[in-house]
Amino acid sequence: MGANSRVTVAAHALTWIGLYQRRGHEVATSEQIATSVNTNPVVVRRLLAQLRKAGLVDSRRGAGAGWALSRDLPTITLLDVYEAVEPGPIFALHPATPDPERVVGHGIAPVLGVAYDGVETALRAELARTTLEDVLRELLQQAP
Amino acid sequence: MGANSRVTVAAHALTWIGLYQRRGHEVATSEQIATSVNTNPVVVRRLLAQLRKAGLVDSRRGAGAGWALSRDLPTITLLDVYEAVEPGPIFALHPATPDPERVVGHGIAPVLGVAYDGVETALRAELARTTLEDVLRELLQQAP
DNA sequence: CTTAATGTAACCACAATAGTTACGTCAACC
DNA sequence: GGTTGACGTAACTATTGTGGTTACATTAAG
Repeated sequence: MGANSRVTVAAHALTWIGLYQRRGHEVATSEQIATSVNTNPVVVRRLLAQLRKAGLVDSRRGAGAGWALSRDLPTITLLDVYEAVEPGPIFALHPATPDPERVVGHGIAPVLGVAYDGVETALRAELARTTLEDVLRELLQQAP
Repeated sequence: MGANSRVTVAAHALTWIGLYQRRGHEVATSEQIATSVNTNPVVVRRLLAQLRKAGLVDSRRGAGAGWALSRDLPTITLLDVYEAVEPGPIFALHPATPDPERVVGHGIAPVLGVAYDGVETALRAELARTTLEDVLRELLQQAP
């Protein structure tokens, strides 16, 4: 599986923690989250560590440890998740710098870069439209 | 380099062919294009083969062979290139199907799928705004 | 028939992703 | 203060995608 399911898993984990806390629990363990996501606890911990760097979750150690949200679900958008978890841009420029002697080889990278920036901007704006509260609400409506 | 520079290389190749034809030549060889892109001719041929399937270029074989545009630069957008060259969606859902017994595990995939569809739509709309004629015009302005 | 280029297969190198095991570290709680 | 449960992380494997390279059959113009 070589696709980037990190946004999916991260959003899943955060939503799960949010619902779990809303039901009265203080923290959720990576074990519980991994069971819901159907993956390994270490994978969850690695991902949550990135989300912690972004200030979305906090972790406690020791006995009774686990993960808690740092921000409420309505204030977290898919863009926040995306930025926390996805490192690079979607489109890359050339693997090797093209021949600068030619007109096309010389000038095409900056021109495409501008277009790619526009795409990234549009993508971010669209991701920012959905909060994790939206996600939770819709999935609770869907399976009551 | 594990990034998807295929759109970049494909757009580069098409623009190069367009300019070359505009200067009076009938076809461009993968060798020439590869020199401008600074890569291997086989890489160019593999990519142009995909663009041919999408109806953007045609190839001739035999002596004096090479590649020619099937459509003019003003009618080719970055979206056409993207669709011809990029196979899957940007965001993937879960690697393994999540635990359907839990509320979150059961319903989150469709909910995120809707959001991802919106992102793809926005991305496509943005890519469609730039034609290869735009690209050529801007890069000719930039390095006259 | 020569020749120049496409059309592909096959292989290698490299990086990203996900999964897994293992173990050190921490802090609550009896 | 030791036990314990969970985090924090390193290390390794397997799989996949991407790009580069070599090699060679195929094609059609001249």
